[in-house]
Amino acid sequence: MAAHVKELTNPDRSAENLGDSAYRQMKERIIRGVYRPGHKLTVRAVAQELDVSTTPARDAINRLASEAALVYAGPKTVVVPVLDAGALKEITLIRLALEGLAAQQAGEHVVDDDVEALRLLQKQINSALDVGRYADALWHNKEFHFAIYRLSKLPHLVLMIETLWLRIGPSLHNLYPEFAKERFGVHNHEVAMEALQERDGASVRAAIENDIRDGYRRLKRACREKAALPAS
Amino acid sequence: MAAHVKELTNPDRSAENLGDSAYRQMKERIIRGVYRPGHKLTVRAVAQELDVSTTPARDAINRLASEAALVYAGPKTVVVPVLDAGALKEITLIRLALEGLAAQQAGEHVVDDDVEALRLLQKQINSALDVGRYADALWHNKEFHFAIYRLSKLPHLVLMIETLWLRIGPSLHNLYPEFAKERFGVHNHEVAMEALQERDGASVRAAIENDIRDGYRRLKRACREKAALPAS
DNA sequence: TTTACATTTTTGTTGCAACAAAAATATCAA
DNA sequence: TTGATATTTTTGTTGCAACAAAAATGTAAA
Repeated sequence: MAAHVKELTNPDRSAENLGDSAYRQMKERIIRGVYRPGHKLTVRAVAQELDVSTTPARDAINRLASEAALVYAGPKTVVVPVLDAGALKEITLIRLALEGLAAQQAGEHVVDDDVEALRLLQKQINSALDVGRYADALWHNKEFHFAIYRLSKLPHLVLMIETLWLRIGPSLHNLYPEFAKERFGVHNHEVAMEALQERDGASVRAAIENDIRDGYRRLKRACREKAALPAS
Repeated sequence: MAAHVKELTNPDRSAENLGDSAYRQMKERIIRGVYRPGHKLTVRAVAQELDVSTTPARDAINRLASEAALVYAGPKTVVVPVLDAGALKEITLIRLALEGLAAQQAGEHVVDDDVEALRLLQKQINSALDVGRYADALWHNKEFHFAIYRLSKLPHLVLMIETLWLRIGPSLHNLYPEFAKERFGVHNHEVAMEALQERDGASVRAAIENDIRDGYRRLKRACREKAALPAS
């Protein structure tokens, strides 16, 4: 139950209860794209999958639902969200506001070592794209973004951004690899790193906002081409 | 358990489970300032207070904690948050980003009737201030702000803003009535309404941002004068 | 084949008791 | 009085069974 406060400081997984553990594992699965949009989740199924009783499983599902990482399709049915055009647009607007803020603040706190770490992450993205491991590319892309956002030194902001990524994660994976093949964001990432090097918060924000907008456009196009069909 | 999805549409309270009900009641109490910053909440105490068993009480507390409306003071102790200067500053930054966005979008969807409704709300704020009912003034102030934010037609955004108000609510009430006596925000509210009348989103945003910044300055000053002492 | 209805199964909810761990309290030495 | 230590009490967690409600399935009529 103390997972939230722990996320604000250090991921101390030693004294974690089963509900926290279930929540973390389900979150990981959702972000990794294990469940497709529309997938139905039941308390007993999750309990069996994670080998815990119904109580922690219910805790995890409730918490994910309250964060809108899962949504209600009926009074007794929670599913992985299927984003429609309106919801995608709204989340993008919020992402621009929050991730733009985090990017700008990152420019105020960044040191050279941070930029070096980011260059390493970008290399991992590029390598993954080279060999066609798109799921890995997506994962490293997430790490790159959050490495920047954490530089803002605004932990509450980072957590709020995480919930947004949790909402779009499944739809993102559902559109892969068509979406990733275009080498998304490589240019924007380079610009962001240069701006960070120069401690230019406004330019970091602009680069991240561009990245988000590019992703939004590609996602919308991919949605039109391959209408996101709910998994049975 | 379906409270979240219901909040996105209509407050249909007919088919609501005990966990939702407990969550809603506790939220109301926190916003209304029933509990002071530092107040400790236990599962059994909440259960008794709301006349339900421990399960729904635990649900409500867990959910509020995951939204940071309650925080952990120890592995087994959740308390109403005591905001320090750093947290207040961070939340204000996030509020500026999100409420600024909502205010701007409100300018795109507002109709004349909406402005009329806002004028009524402002009159209620003024009346409450006139007769010294500061808690009521605070409540109507909240209604005024959210009436604007709802005009954005971005329900997810409105919910995220609500969680932010939930975090600062207790500290706000703790500093009353010193804080309210200054007739906060009256001017900013007038400007916001004029801008809405003219469908000028950018100016609505500016007015709301000013209101938030003014509130932040007053809150910080009030904090210095009367150091927020945790209730025993 | 489709639609409407009845039946069966699945599912979330709720309360509770036992347990372990943490917090509060009492005790005592310095 | 203060500080550390031992004791007692409080507290969150976990699993589970019973229940009601919803979802899935089956059935039959058009």
